[in-house]
Amino acid sequence: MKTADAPPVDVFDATSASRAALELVANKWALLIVPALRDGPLRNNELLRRIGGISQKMLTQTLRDLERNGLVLRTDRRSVPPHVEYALSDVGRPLSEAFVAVGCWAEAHHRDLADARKAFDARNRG
Amino acid sequence: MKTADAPPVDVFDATSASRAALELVANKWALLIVPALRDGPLRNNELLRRIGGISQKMLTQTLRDLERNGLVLRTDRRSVPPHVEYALSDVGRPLSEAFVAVGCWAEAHHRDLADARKAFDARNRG
DNA sequence: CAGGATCCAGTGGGATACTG
DNA sequence: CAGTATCCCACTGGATCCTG
Repeated sequence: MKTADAPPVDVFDATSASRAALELVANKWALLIVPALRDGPLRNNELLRRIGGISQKMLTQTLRDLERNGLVLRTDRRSVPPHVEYALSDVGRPLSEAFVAVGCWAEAHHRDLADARKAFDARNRG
Repeated sequence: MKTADAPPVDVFDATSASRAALELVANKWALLIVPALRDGPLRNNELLRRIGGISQKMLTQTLRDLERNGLVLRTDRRSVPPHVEYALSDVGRPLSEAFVAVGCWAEAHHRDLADARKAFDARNRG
């Protein structure tokens, strides 16, 4: 044992189901939507406002994909005006924990990245 | 406090540096390459073999991007035949931990996803 | 071995307009 | 409010060939 217990291996196989699962969530919108739902269900408009830069199209599209694969539960209150809530399922929740960690990493290191980029670009000019 | 201590918020701002950092790593190849390097440095060909389905082009391109932003360190042994090694930096390593967790989630739940998909597709036909 | 260069099909994703 | 539908372009990324 090195650091964690069970290292993933199957995801490295391009034809495996676990690789397909990984590719499903390996995009920036999923990486933002899933953590956004961690503190409780949110409505369409709430997600639109919380996640800066996302379009209605991509929100719906990603949400549908996540719902189809059972990561997100969609609840239609069937009222007027419409009221639809999106919540994490028991399958989606553990993923949100991992994604929150990614978000924290970004918050913690974005300055390091900027510095490295400047150094790299300077090196590759002189 | 709910589950973790510091929830990321800045990543939700489309213009923030942390969002840019997140978008840098929010793609499937980064999500595979970074964890692949967790057990020690690897060479170009070793990565090509380990990560099924990746092309030489995407490997080089993603590696360059990660190197430029300081997540990956490139070491050229300057020998004949060529010998180049890629390793995680101190900035990249914590990210690899989070990404390994994502991989583990995929390994653990890919069957759930397949089941949910079947149910969803059946529901949306009848 | 490690890669750069080029060509090109596929698609991710924005803008806009419409609906129940 | 919570979507759907259409147009359309920029970029992703594979295939192929070439180099030190």
